[in-house]
Amino acid sequence: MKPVTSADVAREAGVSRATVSYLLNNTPGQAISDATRRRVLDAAERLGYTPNRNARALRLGRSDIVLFPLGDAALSHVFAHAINACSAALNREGFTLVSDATAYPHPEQAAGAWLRLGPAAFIDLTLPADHGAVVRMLGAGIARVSAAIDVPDHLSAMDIISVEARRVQLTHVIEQGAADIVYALPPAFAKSPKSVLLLPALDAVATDAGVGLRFETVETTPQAMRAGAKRWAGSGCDAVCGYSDDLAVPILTALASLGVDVPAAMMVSGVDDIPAASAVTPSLSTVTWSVDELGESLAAGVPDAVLHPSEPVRYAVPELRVVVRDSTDRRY
Amino acid sequence: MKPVTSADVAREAGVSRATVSYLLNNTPGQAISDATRRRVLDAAERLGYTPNRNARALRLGRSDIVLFPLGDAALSHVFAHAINACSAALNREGFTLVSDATAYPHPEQAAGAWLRLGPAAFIDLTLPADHGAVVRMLGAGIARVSAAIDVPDHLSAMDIISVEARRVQLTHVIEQGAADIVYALPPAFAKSPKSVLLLPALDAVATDAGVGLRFETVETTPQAMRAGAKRWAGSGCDAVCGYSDDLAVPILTALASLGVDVPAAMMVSGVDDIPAASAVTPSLSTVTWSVDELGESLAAGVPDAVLHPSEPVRYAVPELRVVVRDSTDRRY
DNA sequence: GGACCCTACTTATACGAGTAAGTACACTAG
DNA sequence: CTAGTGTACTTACTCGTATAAGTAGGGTCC
Repeated sequence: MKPVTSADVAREAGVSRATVSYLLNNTPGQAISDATRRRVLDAAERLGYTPNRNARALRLGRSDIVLFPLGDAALSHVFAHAINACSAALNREGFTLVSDATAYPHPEQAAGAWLRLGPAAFIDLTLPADHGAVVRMLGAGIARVSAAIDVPDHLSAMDIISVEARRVQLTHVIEQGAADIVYALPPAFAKSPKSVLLLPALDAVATDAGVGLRFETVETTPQAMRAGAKRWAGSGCDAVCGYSDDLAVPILTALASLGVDVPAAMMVSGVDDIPAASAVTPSLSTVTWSVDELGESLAAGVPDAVLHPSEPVRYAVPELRVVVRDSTDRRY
Repeated sequence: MKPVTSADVAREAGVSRATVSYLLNNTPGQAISDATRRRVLDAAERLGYTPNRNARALRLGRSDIVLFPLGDAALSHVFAHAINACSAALNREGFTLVSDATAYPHPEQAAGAWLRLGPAAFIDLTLPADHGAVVRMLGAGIARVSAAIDVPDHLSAMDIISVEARRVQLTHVIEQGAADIVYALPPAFAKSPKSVLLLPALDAVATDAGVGLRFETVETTPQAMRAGAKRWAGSGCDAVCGYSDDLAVPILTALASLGVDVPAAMMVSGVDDIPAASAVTPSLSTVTWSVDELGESLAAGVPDAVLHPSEPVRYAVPELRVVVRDSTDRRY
């Protein structure tokens, strides 16, 4: 059962291979009669012809692969779904998404691996603009699809969005009446370069609103969570924001075990909207974005970018949304 | 900056293209002098030659793409990480992992999409053996890498593992002394074909052990969780197993809000080991498998499978592991 | 009635690799 | 001295596609 080639279709339809190719690709400037068109399309259909992607890529000098470097965003719950949505959307356009979560020790290694893959385009969301691989890929004519937001050189769009999500989160609890807030961070965060961006940004929000804010790093064990919760409850603070739902849900349970009333005595919020967030008692307020919208949005720019690799193509980043649930709802 | 081809290397080294190709591919039965070998390798290195994957794939009739159909397993937390591990492992071997989480309405559509992709191999974990796409891919000479476990025709290996995980989960709470157990299922599960496999399997475990077991479907809202928890606590049951951690964590919080002592009065366990599981109060016992091991294991079989597509290649499924935490530990 | 253009194609080449088959030379066996 | 056997290559073709350049026939224009 050899695969069907365009030559087979041409023979079946009684035309040359060129005609088949022109027809199926809708090449502009080619005149093809209706009768021939029908014969060819018919033959293609009957034989079940699908173009060989490798031959096509070889000829065109570019593949139909779209690269999505994930960086450490791969760990996030929203992200996994967005990738799936993006992949499906790209499939519909005839592209193939290859996402790469490999942690390359050196940018040069990433560049090597990605150039070898030879994608038609790459999605720039988790890469700093001055990443060596970005420069080399652009140099190799690989189209970039990047977020429609301004990003400082040494940061990625994801970094910016990530900070923005926490700003939205903090703003929400302040609007709900919090006046003395603890922001809980996971241990891994302390070493992350993002911290230099996040902490001042949140401080600014708190200062503008005239509320108290302090940061605390919490180990992800029940003991550490309970110790933290006890401290916070005793210190008169009235809201705790978790860096993510993975932190906020444990905090919620620690507070419950101490008999602290959430949200009356202490509000809690997270970021990511993990599945458990909507079902825990009390349900957890969080910040998220539409994963489908994100996936579609990422995919939407790709066809244009591939056709005109030199022109920058940007995708809209879906708006961050507060999901208000019981844990920050004082009417609860 | 045109990409470097093997012709460039040949010219630089002063030999023919064929020599370069034979040399770089270690083609058996070809004699090449040490002097030439060094000249060619040197030239390749100096020019930074990397073979064009599309040309190679066209010539060989197979790509270096490995397809991983995800099915609904994509939703699982362990899985997302395993994919990343597998992708990294395959990269090291020169393969490219393409995972597809698209929900195809019809098997024929999946088959079409996957054949068009033309992978060298596919990883069979979430596909039922009688899936139309499997048959067509095998027919097209695409190598299958499948789990080293026996699987009935209309089920996937993942289905079996999924049931096994719950069996391990149930066995664990029985060993911990549970005598009257509720098994909580998410609403989506009721419609799933897996239910016909899971329920009898768990019933058998309970009957063998002489303990009581009943199944309950729980909506993923705090209200439903609390209503369920109240019912269970009132009915004298002493353990509740959640179909997954996403269900078990909310159950834990619902029990806490009712003042039910976990694990003393009621044990709780889940499956998946989501990040929050280890940090909630009390920490949640769960069942998981080593994601790195799984990823490596999946990847390990691929090179062999690609070289000998007709011989079946099987990968070892890592053992399921109970992560014993406070929520089932009576000494707690 | 030739120049010119339009339609509807076909012919021929290129993309970059892998590989069967051929060649040229050196060495050995008989 | 010739046939045979390695060694160390090269030549020539192939994979399936896209597309520039060519062609054949009919119609229009002056």
